[in-house]
Amino acid sequence: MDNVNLKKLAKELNLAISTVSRALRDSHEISQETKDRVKALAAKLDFQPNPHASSLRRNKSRTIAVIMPEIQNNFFSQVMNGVEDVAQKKGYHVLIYLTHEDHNRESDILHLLRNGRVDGLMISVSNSTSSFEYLQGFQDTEMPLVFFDRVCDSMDVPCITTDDTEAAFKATEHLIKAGCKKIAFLSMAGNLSISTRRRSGYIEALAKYGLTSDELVVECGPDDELNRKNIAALLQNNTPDGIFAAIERFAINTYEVCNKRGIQIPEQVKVIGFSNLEAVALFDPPLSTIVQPAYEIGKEAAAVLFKIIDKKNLLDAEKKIAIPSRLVIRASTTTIQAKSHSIA
Amino acid sequence: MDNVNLKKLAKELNLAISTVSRALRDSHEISQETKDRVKALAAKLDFQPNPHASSLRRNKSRTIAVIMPEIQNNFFSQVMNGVEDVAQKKGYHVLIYLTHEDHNRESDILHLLRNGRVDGLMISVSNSTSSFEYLQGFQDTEMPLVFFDRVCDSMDVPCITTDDTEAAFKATEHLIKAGCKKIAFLSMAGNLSISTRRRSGYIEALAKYGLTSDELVVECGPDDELNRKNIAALLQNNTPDGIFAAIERFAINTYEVCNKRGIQIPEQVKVIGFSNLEAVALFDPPLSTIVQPAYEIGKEAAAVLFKIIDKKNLLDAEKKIAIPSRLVIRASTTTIQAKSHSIA
DNA sequence: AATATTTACGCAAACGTTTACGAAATTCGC
DNA sequence: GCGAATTTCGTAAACGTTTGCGTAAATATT
Repeated sequence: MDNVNLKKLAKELNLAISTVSRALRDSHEISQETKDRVKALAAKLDFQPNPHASSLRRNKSRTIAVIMPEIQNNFFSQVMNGVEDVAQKKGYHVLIYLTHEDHNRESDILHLLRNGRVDGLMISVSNSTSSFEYLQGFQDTEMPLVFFDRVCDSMDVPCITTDDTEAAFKATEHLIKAGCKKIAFLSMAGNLSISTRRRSGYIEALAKYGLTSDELVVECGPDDELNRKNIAALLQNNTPDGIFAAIERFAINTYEVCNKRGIQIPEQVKVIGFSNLEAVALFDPPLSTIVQPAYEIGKEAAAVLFKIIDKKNLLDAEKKIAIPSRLVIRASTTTIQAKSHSIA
Repeated sequence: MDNVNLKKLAKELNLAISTVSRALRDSHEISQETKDRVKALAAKLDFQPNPHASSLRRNKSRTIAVIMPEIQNNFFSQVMNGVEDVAQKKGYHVLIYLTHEDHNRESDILHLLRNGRVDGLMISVSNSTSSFEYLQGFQDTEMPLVFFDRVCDSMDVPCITTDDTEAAFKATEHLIKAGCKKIAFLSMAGNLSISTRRRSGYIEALAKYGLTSDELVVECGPDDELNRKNIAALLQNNTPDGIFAAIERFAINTYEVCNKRGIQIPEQVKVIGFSNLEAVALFDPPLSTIVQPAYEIGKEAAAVLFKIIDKKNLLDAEKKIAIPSRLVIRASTTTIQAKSHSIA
């Protein structure tokens, strides 16, 4: 059975194609009677306008793209959840692209999206991205663009992030107040703003409490095995009494190493990390975390993107939005280990 | 700056639009010299063909859709990962739609996709889906379609699943061999095939070991609070010594209740559940799981979908693929609790 | 050398929609 | 009841691509 289109409706109703089109879009130029006839038949035949024809003619795709390093991670999947919610309510479709932290893939994807496939896109850049030139080049195309979480500060593009510096400061301060004297920071490799900001918060906190000489930064990456090796070396050589993981994965790696080596958390080393995994409340011991407002970031990023797409004016305050993270204290950073676990 | 299109290239090169189009597609009707000229200019101006015009003309969108209940869950995000990998390699784009277990949303989405926006789609149906009539209606459109994980057996559509019955049998058998006499099964509400199959495995195992009279099924759903209430009542009233959770979420809920009530796992009750969360190895105690081959399911589903799209013949064996799950035993089901945790 | 074949390109019609413009038919102002 | 405004609809040209067909020129065939 062939697809039903405007031509078929028009012939059946003895009307011109344009009349049918207008009737379906509730144009004032069409009488109510005709509208009713058209809509009745359209409903009966379950007519859906061809999106490509429409997009071609109107130069609008009603589609946005989300480009992120991975999806197998609660932070990014929550972001996606927020984006999808907003988009679906607005009648937009969402394309998803995963870079797996590969800037070549990122560049290829951006190239693919240059010619009208999407009305706009949001991106969280890969940590292997050193040069932003292809992003710059992309910006010249006037394509609506929003950064989230992992942003590129040097570009004049709206950014939706969390208050990384403050959150990192608070997390470090929490460790200090819990009695830690030698705090290590597990940083993400690369020089993304998110990394430098979190490190800044760590260093500022050390400075405030006169611990500057105990600065201890270890770079980690996407390779679990390598991370565990580095963390093991860290624990062996520097015997820190506190570890602050910039990324959920690194906190997990720390737990794995401690379990294997029989190092007691929190007695020997306290651990805190950025994480959006609710189940950390069930860890042994429950992991203290900085929880990012991932869903809200997704919603906000989508909202801002749609404002740009709809050519609404963006207030300056809307161009750089930082939604605060939440510090959730659990047994991994408290001296007296609670026996009953809190529910996330 | 306007978008560059075939017309602009043609004018610049003093060629016809059709020649440019053919040159870019490496048609044999075009001389090598002309091809080189065209491609050089196209590269220089960074020409990307307008996808809507192309899709309209060729009646091909190079896009597939993935419809799933949620993304904030390691199983589904791993599936998505697999799908995206395959699609990206094939030069296809991936639209994502989340139903949040709402069959109305599911039905709406299917309606939206009727008219050419995608070349095919894969779906894991929501558990609120009781009638499959809109799925049936969809099938009549000849749209390439693949089910994954949560399938609809009554329809003649390729299904990529895991061996739910066998896996559930093995999990239950494992509990029995670990000494459990009274095993409760936390089932997902609704009557999806996945639910009935997992329950069958549970019941078959009970039967094999003569425990049929101890059958104990509790229905759970997406509401954590309600689940915890039901699980608490189960523990209070029936004092099972083993719990088998059909869904990751229910296992988590079980841990939460046990923690709050001070019920010891595995001493008082052993717990096992379907789960794709690697971090369960860090739980207190580490959770035994049935791990589904989520990434492979995504890859396989995409591969089958593309075969249908490309009108390749599907072997019968490819129409119902069940990739085996993996049973991972940890301390939550072993009598002697290991002090060092295994790494996932 | 005349015909047949191949090579290399242009013309123009699609694909299904939207929309500027024009033209009947109706209503209104007076 | 005549011109003007309004309502209601049709004609046709876009949007950018693909592709069947035609046609010159070049080459091959006899």
